[in-house]
Amino acid sequence: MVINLDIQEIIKTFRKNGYKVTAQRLAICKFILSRKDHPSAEQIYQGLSNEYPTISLGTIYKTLHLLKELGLVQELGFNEGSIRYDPDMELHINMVCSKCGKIYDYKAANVKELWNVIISDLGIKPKGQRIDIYYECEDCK
Amino acid sequence: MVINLDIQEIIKTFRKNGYKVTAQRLAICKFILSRKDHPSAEQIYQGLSNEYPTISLGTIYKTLHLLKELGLVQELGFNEGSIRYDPDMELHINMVCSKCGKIYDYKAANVKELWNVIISDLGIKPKGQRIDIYYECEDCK
DNA sequence: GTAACTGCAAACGCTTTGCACTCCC
DNA sequence: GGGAGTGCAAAGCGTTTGCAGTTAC
Repeated sequence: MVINLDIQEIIKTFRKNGYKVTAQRLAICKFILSRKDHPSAEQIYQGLSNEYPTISLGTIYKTLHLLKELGLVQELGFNEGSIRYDPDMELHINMVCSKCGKIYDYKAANVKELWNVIISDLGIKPKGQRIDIYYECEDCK
Repeated sequence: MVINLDIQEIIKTFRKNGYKVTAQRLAICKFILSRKDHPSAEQIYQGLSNEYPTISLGTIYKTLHLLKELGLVQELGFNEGSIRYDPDMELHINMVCSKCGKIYDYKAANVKELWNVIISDLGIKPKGQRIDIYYECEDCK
């Protein structure tokens, strides 16, 4: 399973928590789910400006914070000051191209196993994790 | 080996690359090496303001960029907009307290082994990596 | 109907830049 | 002595906030 969320589930989560379902919120969610490279707020804004010419960056940030609060996306802060949004909350590796900045998720069966070995050695209960690998992607080679 | 750098080595690296060795640069390096919790630029500034009352944030940022360029520290960007600086360039896990924000390095013999298994499965040559675990530290429990 | 949401613009905080003065080599 | 480095202040940029108008329920 590449994406562990669908729009119906998101709508349910909104309603269950007392948040309204608006066209803008749905558009932002769909956009993040439709892209596999973890867009920034600005990229979401650009990507939606055709369909929603009056949407504002403020709304996008507010929605992203809401999604984070509901546990539907993970924020990935980077050095260049940008924050990227990843809708995949399961354990995975972020493959980050150090040239173009695109990020793809890598999920292999054994990553989870190996990770569990490390965690059990640590003897603590992690609340979350983040694993990045920086490399040069095919397009940038 | 917890810290793989000492001041002498840093001075050599500066000179070798044609950069001058100044009191401010040394103070910043010593400060980062002396702390195990990966301070932010602001924390370095506060920590040095007694010894160097006229030091500026600009100088600290410039020095940190220089250290990064020379491969002496790693920048860790976080969601809250802050960047933290880690002088340990070897493979390790950043243990990040999600409450107080302190970061400690965790190095275990088997982490490197397990990591190598993952890398060889991927079939690519990583330029670097970052592994975070978010948890609640002893002080915050 | 009303409380929550949107869009806009102003404010904010961290980081970068420009420039005159200073100091290492 | 000269060029690199520092300190200061202003500018930059992504993000947050406040508020009047709008919309979901």
